[in-house]
Amino acid sequence: MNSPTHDHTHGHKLTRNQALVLGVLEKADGPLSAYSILDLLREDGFRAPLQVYRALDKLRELGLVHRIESLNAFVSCNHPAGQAHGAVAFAICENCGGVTEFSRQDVVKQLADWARSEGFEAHATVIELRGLCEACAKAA
Amino acid sequence: MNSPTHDHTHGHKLTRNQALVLGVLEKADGPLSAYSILDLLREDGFRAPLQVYRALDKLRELGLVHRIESLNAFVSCNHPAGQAHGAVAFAICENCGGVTEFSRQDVVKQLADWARSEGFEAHATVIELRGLCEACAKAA
DNA sequence: CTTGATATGTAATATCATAACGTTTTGCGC
DNA sequence: GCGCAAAACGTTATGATATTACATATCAAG
Repeated sequence: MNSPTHDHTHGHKLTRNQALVLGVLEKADGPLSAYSILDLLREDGFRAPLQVYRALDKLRELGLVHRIESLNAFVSCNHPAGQAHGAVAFAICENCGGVTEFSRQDVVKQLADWARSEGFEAHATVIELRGLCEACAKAA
Repeated sequence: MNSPTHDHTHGHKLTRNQALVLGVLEKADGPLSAYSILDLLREDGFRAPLQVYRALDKLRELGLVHRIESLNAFVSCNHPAGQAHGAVAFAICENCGGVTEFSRQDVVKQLADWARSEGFEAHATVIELRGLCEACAKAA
Protein backbone atom coordinates (compact mmCIF):
# COMPACT_ATOMS: atom_id res chain seq x y z
CA MET A 1 0.00 0.00 0.00
CA ASN A 2 1.43 3.32 -0.96
CA SER A 3 -0.81 5.73 0.97
CA PRO A 4 -1.40 8.46 -1.59
CA THR A 5 -1.92 11.91 -0.12
CA HIS A 6 -5.46 11.78 -1.36
CA ASP A 7 -7.49 10.05 -3.99
CA HIS A 8 -9.19 11.71 -6.94
CA THR A 9 -8.81 8.76 -9.14
CA HIS A 10 -12.33 7.48 -9.69
CA GLY A 11 -10.94 4.09 -8.84
CA HIS A 12 -8.07 4.46 -11.28
CA LYS A 13 -4.76 4.43 -9.51
CA LEU A 14 -2.47 7.20 -10.63
CA THR A 15 1.17 6.61 -11.37
CA ARG A 16 3.86 8.60 -9.62
CA ASN A 17 4.26 11.06 -12.48
CA GLN A 18 0.55 11.55 -12.84
CA ALA A 19 0.14 12.13 -9.11
CA LEU A 20 2.99 14.65 -9.07
CA VAL A 21 1.54 16.62 -11.96
CA LEU A 22 -1.94 16.59 -10.47
CA GLY A 23 -0.45 17.69 -7.17
CA VAL A 24 1.17 20.83 -8.52
CA LEU A 25 -1.97 21.74 -10.43
CA GLU A 26 -4.06 21.40 -7.30
CA LYS A 27 -1.69 23.52 -5.29
CA ALA A 28 -1.53 26.22 -7.96
CA ASP A 29 -3.94 29.12 -7.74
CA GLY A 30 -4.32 29.34 -11.50
CA PRO A 31 -3.50 27.62 -14.75
CA LEU A 32 0.03 26.35 -15.30
CA SER A 33 1.82 25.77 -18.57
CA ALA A 34 3.37 22.39 -19.18
CA TYR A 35 6.82 23.94 -18.89
CA SER A 36 5.97 25.60 -15.58
CA ILE A 37 4.88 22.22 -14.30
CA LEU A 38 8.14 20.75 -15.54
CA ASP A 39 10.13 23.36 -13.64
CA LEU A 40 8.15 22.73 -10.47
CA LEU A 41 8.90 19.03 -10.71
CA ARG A 42 12.62 19.16 -11.52
CA GLU A 43 13.55 18.28 -8.00
CA ASP A 44 11.22 15.32 -8.15
CA GLY A 45 13.22 13.98 -11.05
CA PHE A 46 11.37 15.39 -14.04
CA ARG A 47 13.75 16.12 -16.88
CA ALA A 48 11.74 16.47 -20.10
CA PRO A 49 8.49 18.05 -21.31
CA LEU A 50 7.18 14.71 -22.44
CA GLN A 51 6.96 13.48 -18.89
CA VAL A 52 4.57 16.32 -18.19
CA TYR A 53 2.59 16.01 -21.40
CA ARG A 54 2.09 12.30 -20.95
CA ALA A 55 0.83 12.71 -17.42
CA LEU A 56 -1.44 15.56 -18.53
CA ASP A 57 -2.88 13.43 -21.32
CA LYS A 58 -3.84 10.74 -18.89
CA LEU A 59 -5.20 13.13 -16.30
CA ARG A 60 -7.31 14.83 -18.92
CA GLU A 61 -8.59 11.50 -20.09
CA LEU A 62 -9.64 10.80 -16.50
CA GLY A 63 -11.33 14.18 -16.30
CA LEU A 64 -9.09 15.36 -13.47
CA VAL A 65 -7.42 18.10 -15.47
CA HIS A 66 -8.62 20.52 -18.13
CA ARG A 67 -6.71 22.33 -20.80
CA ILE A 68 -7.42 26.03 -21.23
CA GLU A 69 -7.11 26.37 -24.98
CA SER A 70 -6.80 30.11 -25.08
CA LEU A 71 -3.87 30.03 -22.65
CA ASN A 72 -2.12 26.83 -23.66
CA ALA A 73 -2.23 25.95 -20.01
CA PHE A 74 -3.79 23.46 -17.64
CA VAL A 75 -5.92 23.49 -14.49
CA SER A 76 -7.07 20.78 -12.14
CA CYS A 77 -10.77 20.10 -12.28
CA ASN A 78 -12.54 21.56 -9.29
CA HIS A 79 -15.74 19.60 -9.58
CA PRO A 80 -16.98 17.76 -6.53
CA ALA A 81 -14.96 14.57 -6.44
CA GLY A 82 -16.00 11.76 -8.67
CA GLN A 83 -18.82 13.68 -10.26
CA ALA A 84 -19.25 12.84 -13.89
CA HIS A 85 -19.59 16.01 -15.84
CA GLY A 86 -20.31 16.99 -19.39
CA ALA A 87 -19.02 20.11 -21.04
CA VAL A 88 -17.44 22.66 -18.79
CA ALA A 89 -16.79 26.36 -19.24
CA PHE A 90 -14.11 28.66 -17.90
CA ALA A 91 -13.97 32.32 -17.04
CA ILE A 92 -10.42 33.60 -17.24
CA CYS A 93 -9.39 36.85 -15.62
CA GLU A 94 -6.92 38.67 -17.81
CA ASN A 95 -5.69 40.69 -14.89
CA CYS A 96 -5.10 38.26 -12.04
CA GLY A 97 -4.94 35.07 -14.11
CA GLY A 98 -7.57 33.33 -12.04
CA VAL A 99 -9.81 30.75 -13.67
CA THR A 100 -13.33 29.89 -12.59
CA GLU A 101 -14.78 26.64 -13.82
CA PHE A 102 -18.48 26.46 -14.31
CA SER A 103 -21.04 24.42 -16.12
CA ARG A 104 -24.25 25.56 -17.72
CA GLN A 105 -26.59 22.84 -18.74
CA ASP A 106 -28.65 25.21 -20.88
CA VAL A 107 -25.61 26.27 -22.89
CA VAL A 108 -24.47 22.70 -23.35
CA LYS A 109 -27.94 21.71 -24.46
CA GLN A 110 -28.23 24.50 -27.00
CA LEU A 111 -24.89 23.68 -28.51
CA ALA A 112 -25.98 20.06 -28.67
CA ASP A 113 -29.17 21.18 -30.38
CA TRP A 114 -27.20 23.07 -32.98
CA ALA A 115 -24.97 20.06 -33.52
CA ARG A 116 -27.91 17.71 -33.97
CA SER A 117 -29.57 20.07 -36.41
CA GLU A 118 -26.40 20.15 -38.50
CA GLY A 119 -25.56 16.48 -38.21
CA PHE A 120 -22.36 17.41 -36.41
CA GLU A 121 -21.13 14.74 -34.03
CA ALA A 122 -19.49 16.62 -31.16
CA HIS A 123 -16.76 14.95 -29.14
CA ALA A 124 -15.54 17.87 -27.11
CA THR A 125 -16.62 21.40 -26.35
CA VAL A 126 -14.49 24.40 -25.52
CA ILE A 127 -16.14 27.37 -23.81
CA GLU A 128 -13.90 30.09 -22.45
CA LEU A 129 -14.73 33.63 -21.39
CA ARG A 130 -11.89 36.13 -21.29
CA GLY A 131 -12.28 39.25 -19.22
CA LEU A 132 -12.03 40.57 -15.69
CA CYS A 133 -13.17 38.83 -12.56
CA GLU A 134 -15.33 40.78 -10.16
CA ALA A 135 -12.46 41.80 -7.88
CA CYS A 136 -10.25 42.99 -10.74
CA ALA A 137 -13.12 44.77 -12.49
CA LYS A 138 -13.85 46.77 -9.35
CA ALA A 139 -10.20 47.61 -8.82
CA ALA A 140 -9.89 48.93 -12.36
CA MET B 1 -4.67 54.05 -57.02
CA ASN B 2 -4.00 50.43 -56.23
CA SER B 3 -7.25 48.68 -57.22
CA PRO B 4 -7.70 46.08 -54.51
CA THR B 5 -9.16 42.80 -55.70
CA HIS B 6 -12.18 43.28 -53.52
CA ASP B 7 -13.23 45.10 -50.42
CA HIS B 8 -14.15 43.55 -47.10
CA THR B 9 -12.79 46.39 -45.15
CA HIS B 10 -15.77 48.03 -43.50
CA GLY B 11 -14.38 51.26 -44.81
CA HIS B 12 -10.93 50.53 -43.47
CA LYS B 13 -8.41 50.20 -46.26
CA LEU B 14 -6.21 47.16 -45.91
CA THR B 15 -2.50 47.32 -46.46
CA ARG B 16 -0.82 45.06 -48.97
CA ASN B 17 0.27 42.56 -46.34
CA GLN B 18 -3.12 42.49 -44.73
CA ALA B 19 -4.85 41.97 -48.07
CA LEU B 20 -2.49 39.15 -48.99
CA VAL B 21 -3.06 37.35 -45.71
CA LEU B 22 -6.82 37.79 -45.92
CA GLY B 23 -6.67 36.53 -49.49
CA VAL B 24 -5.04 33.22 -48.68
CA LEU B 25 -7.42 32.67 -45.78
CA GLU B 26 -10.40 33.27 -48.02
CA LYS B 27 -9.11 30.88 -50.64
CA ALA B 28 -8.34 28.18 -48.09
CA ASP B 29 -10.98 25.58 -47.37
CA GLY B 30 -10.08 25.39 -43.72
CA PRO B 31 -8.02 26.99 -41.00
CA LEU B 32 -4.40 27.85 -41.71
CA SER B 33 -1.56 28.20 -39.27
CA ALA B 34 0.47 31.39 -39.32
CA TYR B 35 3.41 29.48 -40.73
CA SER B 36 1.31 27.93 -43.50
CA ILE B 37 0.23 31.41 -44.44
CA LEU B 38 3.86 32.49 -44.43
CA ASP B 39 4.79 29.66 -46.79
CA LEU B 40 1.94 30.53 -49.13
CA LEU B 41 3.12 34.11 -49.28
CA ARG B 42 6.86 33.56 -49.78
CA GLU B 43 6.60 34.34 -53.44
CA ASP B 44 4.82 37.55 -52.60
CA GLY B 45 7.82 38.64 -50.61
CA PHE B 46 6.98 37.44 -47.11
CA ARG B 47 10.07 36.41 -45.22
CA ALA B 48 9.25 36.31 -41.51
CA PRO B 49 6.45 35.11 -39.19
CA LEU B 50 5.99 38.57 -37.79
CA GLN B 51 4.71 39.83 -41.10
CA VAL B 52 1.93 37.29 -40.86
CA TYR B 53 1.19 37.81 -37.19
CA ARG B 54 1.00 41.55 -37.57
CA ALA B 55 -1.43 41.29 -40.44
CA LEU B 56 -3.49 38.74 -38.55
CA ASP B 57 -3.65 40.98 -35.50
CA LYS B 58 -5.07 43.78 -37.55
CA LEU B 59 -7.49 41.58 -39.45
CA ARG B 60 -8.76 40.11 -36.21
CA GLU B 61 -9.18 43.57 -34.79
CA LEU B 62 -11.32 44.40 -37.83
CA GLY B 63 -13.32 41.22 -37.33
CA LEU B 64 -12.33 39.81 -40.70
CA VAL B 65 -10.42 36.87 -39.32
CA HIS B 66 -10.90 34.60 -36.33
CA ARG B 67 -8.42 32.57 -34.40
CA ILE B 68 -9.35 28.97 -33.64
CA GLU B 69 -7.86 28.56 -30.19
CA SER B 70 -7.92 24.81 -30.09
CA LEU B 71 -5.97 24.60 -33.36
CA ASN B 72 -3.66 27.58 -33.09
CA ALA B 73 -4.88 28.47 -36.54
CA PHE B 74 -6.87 31.14 -38.33
CA VAL B 75 -9.93 31.37 -40.56
CA SER B 76 -11.50 34.20 -42.47
CA CYS B 77 -14.83 35.30 -41.12
CA ASN B 78 -17.67 34.08 -43.29
CA HIS B 79 -20.34 36.37 -42.00
CA PRO B 80 -22.34 38.36 -44.50
CA ALA B 81 -20.14 41.31 -45.35
CA GLY B 82 -20.06 44.17 -42.93
CA GLN B 83 -22.39 42.55 -40.45
CA ALA B 84 -21.51 43.41 -36.91
CA HIS B 85 -21.48 40.25 -34.89
CA GLY B 86 -21.03 39.37 -31.28
CA ALA B 87 -19.63 36.10 -30.07
CA VAL B 88 -19.19 33.43 -32.68
CA ALA B 89 -18.84 29.67 -32.38
CA PHE B 90 -17.02 27.12 -34.49
CA ALA B 91 -17.58 23.48 -35.27
CA ILE B 92 -14.32 21.82 -36.22
CA CYS B 93 -14.25 18.50 -38.01
CA GLU B 94 -11.39 16.39 -36.70
CA ASN B 95 -11.45 14.28 -39.84
CA CYS B 96 -11.57 16.68 -42.77
CA GLY B 97 -10.39 19.79 -40.94
CA GLY B 98 -13.37 21.84 -42.07
CA VAL B 99 -14.64 24.62 -39.85
CA THR B 100 -18.20 25.88 -39.71
CA GLU B 101 -18.79 29.25 -38.15
CA PHE B 102 -22.09 29.84 -36.45
CA SER B 103 -23.65 32.12 -33.93
CA ARG B 104 -26.27 31.33 -31.34
CA GLN B 105 -27.80 34.26 -29.64
CA ASP B 106 -29.28 32.10 -26.90
CA VAL B 107 -25.88 30.68 -25.98
CA VAL B 108 -24.29 34.10 -26.00
CA LYS B 109 -27.05 35.44 -23.82
CA GLN B 110 -26.81 32.66 -21.27
CA LEU B 111 -23.08 33.06 -20.96
CA ALA B 112 -23.64 36.78 -20.52
CA ASP B 113 -26.21 35.96 -17.83
CA TRP B 114 -23.71 33.83 -16.00
CA ALA B 115 -21.10 36.56 -16.27
CA ARG B 116 -23.44 39.19 -14.91
CA SER B 117 -24.47 36.97 -12.02
CA GLU B 118 -20.81 36.51 -11.09
CA GLY B 119 -19.72 40.07 -11.70
CA PHE B 120 -17.42 38.85 -14.43
CA GLU B 121 -16.75 41.43 -17.14
CA ALA B 122 -16.38 39.44 -20.36
CA HIS B 123 -14.31 40.84 -23.20
CA ALA B 124 -14.15 37.87 -25.49
CA THR B 125 -15.78 34.49 -25.80
CA VAL B 126 -14.39 31.28 -27.24
CA ILE B 127 -16.81 28.53 -28.25
CA GLU B 128 -15.46 25.61 -30.24
CA LEU B 129 -16.98 22.20 -30.88
CA ARG B 130 -14.61 19.40 -31.85
CA GLY B 131 -16.01 16.37 -33.60
CA LEU B 132 -17.10 15.07 -36.97
CA CYS B 133 -19.01 16.99 -39.58
CA GLU B 134 -22.05 15.34 -41.08
CA ALA B 135 -20.23 14.04 -44.15
CA CYS B 136 -17.34 12.56 -42.18
CA ALA B 137 -19.63 11.08 -39.53
CA LYS B 138 -21.57 9.24 -42.22
CA ALA B 139 -18.44 7.99 -43.92
CA ALA B 140 -17.11 6.59 -40.64
C1' DC C 1 7.01 -16.69 -15.43
C1' DT C 2 5.72 -15.10 -19.75
C1' DT C 3 3.36 -11.95 -22.24
C1' DG C 4 1.05 -7.72 -23.70
C1' DA C 5 -0.29 -3.25 -22.36
C1' DT C 6 0.96 0.79 -20.15
C1' DA C 7 4.20 3.92 -18.43
C1' DT C 8 8.85 5.92 -18.47
C1' DG C 9 13.45 8.16 -19.85
C1' DT C 10 15.93 10.78 -23.12
C1' DA C 11 17.37 13.31 -27.15
C1' DA C 12 16.18 15.59 -30.98
C1' DT C 13 13.14 18.26 -33.50
C1' DA C 14 8.87 20.48 -34.96
C1' DT C 15 5.64 24.12 -34.33
C1' DC C 16 3.83 28.46 -32.65
C1' DA C 17 4.72 33.30 -31.13
C1' DT C 18 7.08 37.60 -29.66
C1' DA C 19 11.03 40.97 -28.43
C1' DA C 20 13.82 44.43 -30.03
C1' DC C 21 15.82 46.80 -33.35
C1' DG C 22 15.75 50.29 -37.17
C1' DT C 23 13.44 51.94 -41.54
C1' DT C 24 9.57 53.16 -44.55
C1' DT C 25 5.09 54.65 -45.55
C1' DT C 26 0.95 57.09 -44.59
C1' DG C 27 -2.35 60.55 -42.88
C1' DC C 28 -2.85 65.13 -41.94
C1' DG C 29 -2.47 69.89 -40.21
C1' DC C 30 -0.21 73.74 -41.83
C1' DG D 1 4.46 70.82 -50.70
C1' DC D 2 6.55 70.35 -45.67
C1' DG D 3 6.96 68.57 -41.20
C1' DC D 4 5.44 65.66 -37.93
C1' DA D 5 3.39 61.64 -35.64
C1' DA D 6 1.30 57.27 -36.10
C1' DA D 7 1.16 53.14 -38.29
C1' DA D 8 3.06 49.64 -40.93
C1' DC D 9 7.07 47.17 -42.39
C1' DG D 10 11.63 44.34 -42.59
C1' DT D 11 14.89 41.53 -40.24
C1' DT D 12 17.23 38.88 -36.79
C1' DA D 13 17.12 36.55 -32.87
C1' DT D 14 14.92 34.21 -29.33
C1' DG D 15 11.30 32.32 -26.46
C1' DA D 16 7.40 29.16 -25.65
C1' DT D 17 4.74 25.15 -26.66
C1' DA D 18 4.40 20.35 -28.32
C1' DT D 19 5.62 15.96 -30.68
C1' DT D 20 8.44 12.13 -32.92
C1' DA D 21 11.25 8.32 -32.33
C1' DC D 22 13.26 4.83 -29.93
C1' DA D 23 14.94 2.27 -26.01
C1' DT D 24 13.75 0.57 -21.34
C1' DA D 25 10.98 -0.45 -17.33
C1' DT D 26 6.86 -1.72 -14.78
C1' DC D 27 2.49 -3.82 -14.06
C1' DA D 28 -1.54 -6.96 -14.40
C1' DA D 29 -3.53 -11.17 -16.21
C1' DG D 30 -3.27 -15.86 -17.60
